[in-house]
Amino acid sequence: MPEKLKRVYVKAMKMQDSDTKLPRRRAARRGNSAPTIGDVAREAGCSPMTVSRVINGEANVREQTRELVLEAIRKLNYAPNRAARSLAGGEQLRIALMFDNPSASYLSEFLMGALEEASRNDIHLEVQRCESAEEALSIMGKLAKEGIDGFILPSPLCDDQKVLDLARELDAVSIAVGPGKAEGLHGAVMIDEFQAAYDMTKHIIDLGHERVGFIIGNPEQIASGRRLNGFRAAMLDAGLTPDEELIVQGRFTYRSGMAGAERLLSVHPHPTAIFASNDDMAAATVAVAHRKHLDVPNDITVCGFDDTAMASTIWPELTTIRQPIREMTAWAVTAIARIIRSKRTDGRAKPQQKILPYTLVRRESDAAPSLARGSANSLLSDR
Amino acid sequence: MPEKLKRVYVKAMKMQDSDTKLPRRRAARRGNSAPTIGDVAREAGCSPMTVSRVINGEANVREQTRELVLEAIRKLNYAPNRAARSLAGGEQLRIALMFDNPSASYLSEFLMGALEEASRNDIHLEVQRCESAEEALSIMGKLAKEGIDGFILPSPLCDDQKVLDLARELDAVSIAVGPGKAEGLHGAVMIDEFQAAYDMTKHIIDLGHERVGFIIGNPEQIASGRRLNGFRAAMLDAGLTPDEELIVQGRFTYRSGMAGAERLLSVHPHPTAIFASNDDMAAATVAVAHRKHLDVPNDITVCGFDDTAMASTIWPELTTIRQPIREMTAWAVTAIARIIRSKRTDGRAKPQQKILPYTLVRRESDAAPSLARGSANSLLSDR
DNA sequence: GATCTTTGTGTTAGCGCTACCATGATGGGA
DNA sequence: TCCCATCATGGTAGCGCTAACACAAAGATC
Repeated sequence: MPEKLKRVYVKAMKMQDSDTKLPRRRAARRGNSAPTIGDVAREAGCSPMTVSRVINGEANVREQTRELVLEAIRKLNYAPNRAARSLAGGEQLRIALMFDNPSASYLSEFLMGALEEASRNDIHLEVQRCESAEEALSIMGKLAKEGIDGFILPSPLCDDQKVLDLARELDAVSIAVGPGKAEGLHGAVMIDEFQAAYDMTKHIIDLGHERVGFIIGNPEQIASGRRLNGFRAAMLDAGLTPDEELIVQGRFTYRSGMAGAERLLSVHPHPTAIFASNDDMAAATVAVAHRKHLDVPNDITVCGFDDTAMASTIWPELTTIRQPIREMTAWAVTAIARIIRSKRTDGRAKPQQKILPYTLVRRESDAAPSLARGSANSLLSDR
Repeated sequence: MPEKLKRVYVKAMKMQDSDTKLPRRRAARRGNSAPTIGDVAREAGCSPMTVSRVINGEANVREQTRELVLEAIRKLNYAPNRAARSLAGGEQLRIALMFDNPSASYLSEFLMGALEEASRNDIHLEVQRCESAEEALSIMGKLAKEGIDGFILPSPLCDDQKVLDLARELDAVSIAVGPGKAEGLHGAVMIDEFQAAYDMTKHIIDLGHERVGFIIGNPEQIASGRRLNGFRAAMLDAGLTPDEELIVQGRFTYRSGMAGAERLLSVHPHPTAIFASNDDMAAATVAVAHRKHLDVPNDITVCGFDDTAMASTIWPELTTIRQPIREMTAWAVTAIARIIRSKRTDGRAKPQQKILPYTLVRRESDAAPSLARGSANSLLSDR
């Protein structure tokens, strides 16, 4: 007897309605606008709950009712309110963006990517600056206790074993941005550091350089080794044997770059090109070269890596490798969201990994070697 | 008999309700964490309403209470739930963050301040990079047409007359970050540039320097003039007459800093200290000094302004003036929100202005002048 | 036929926050 | 002294939606 039922129901609804129960709809609070789920329910002659079920594609709704609701939705041009939805659903992911990166321009790109993506997906991002790996550990612990859903760990944090261990233990989802031993994590985004260094080296070789110096990055960061390997491979592929005297250790800092450049430039004959593993060290190399009255790029080519602000601030501006940092972070955010959701649904989710393309940015610090190659320092004045 | 049933049911519910009142918080719905406004209220010993008022920067909250609440917020690391906010509050503000600043480290601080504050207040921030004032104009026009609520204009945009004129015309709320002719705008945040330059100059003088060089910033930016005036005033107050030969024009770029330093260091005898109007130019000065085999700080003191990343990247690290950029932008964001709200309430809102405190950060690029003062270049090797 | 299940739907109670009004203190001004 | 502004704060009632349960009706099981 669906007939009768229906009638009774409708009547009840009406009574309730006229009972004033909900006499006014949408008071002063919200001037106007946007039909609500209640409007649809009224239109379709059912309860808001049923409408909700239809919207969310749940089972257990009679086909006929569903049609009615869909019809009403179409008629009112209804669209669910996102805010209300996530409020009621209790969703809202919270993910923490940890960073411990000295390079500020890296940071700004990093932030832009993450924040944009987060706001698009209604994810709450907590930006946490930490001075050291130890501080990172304690912050992560605290956040985990507060129930954070995920961590984004840019290099060099994702190079630190203790940080990785902790990330693995916590039941938040962690994604590394930059190369790292991401095995235990839920994923990582990075560029192909090896290939990028290979390309840069090849670029230098193609310019005509044969004696190419290399300043290695901080040995504790995975990227350092990969960049070095890329350099070596490119040299070998070009039939050049890397001169071990021309490969010096650095630590990614300006200071270490100075020391490295100092060593490289006191070799006789000095290299005609120096590829530093990051821009800070490249900038330091330029400074040292200038101090020795070597013109960059005419007397010596200097290339960096990362395309930080420094690369385009100093003079001459550095030829370097640009990482799509913004896209990388954006990917990390969506990946976390995706993993968390699928974790909630079917328990586990397999790790994700992504390699994004880099760009070789050519500026003013590279040139073909001068003809008087390998000879003593030029005595030309600056500029 | 739905009637009867209903009644019974309701009664049952009521009993249950009064039984438990509100001892438990956060039922199964939201298993996890994230402090709510209620938690903050409990922590601060006041009502949620008061917390809400503090968060929204409303008036009529006693200073003491406000402190208490802020303290609680900090302690719990609370951040308002955006969904709830826009649900309850209705609208969502959209404000644009325009920037055209060559210095990227400025940018990252800038972004952090703005984004953090924006997400705290559920304001949608649109970050707009523009290459020139012209581009800024067209972007602003477009955004205004789309109905943006406000603009944040950092220096040097807020130095450009055309940009200011446009900002004044549009009915969005515009706030300048940094010194500028903010008259027509709705407000501005800045530091006391004059006093900061004065303090730095005094610091240099107190070190024992008498021949102090100065590199002026971009003449189109208001800050340049104020810094220069601060320098002049401090010199005069110390009984030193600024030597016009030791005051050279720069443009805030590294390149212009090199040229300026070059000129200053070719004066005989060269100044024993150089105060550059920003860090990029100071870094360039260090580079030039090194090229001339002058040790910094033993042969020459070099000071900068702004405390950008560069200041602490290069070697020696620069003594400089730190602006609380992050706080400045954060203030700008809340100010815009406040102004818009009060504009909606009582029609108009008077412009707001804020001067924030700066810090003189002493690092390694300053020292007392060497005894062999003013004489020829030292021939000591580097470092 | 009495008891479980299943199915389709309705009811209630919030999610976290803010608009709006109520209230209790203050502080003049009459 | 009383009254009425003016704070500073609290209480209440939703914003639009959904989780969790309630419960009729119809079938399935013993």
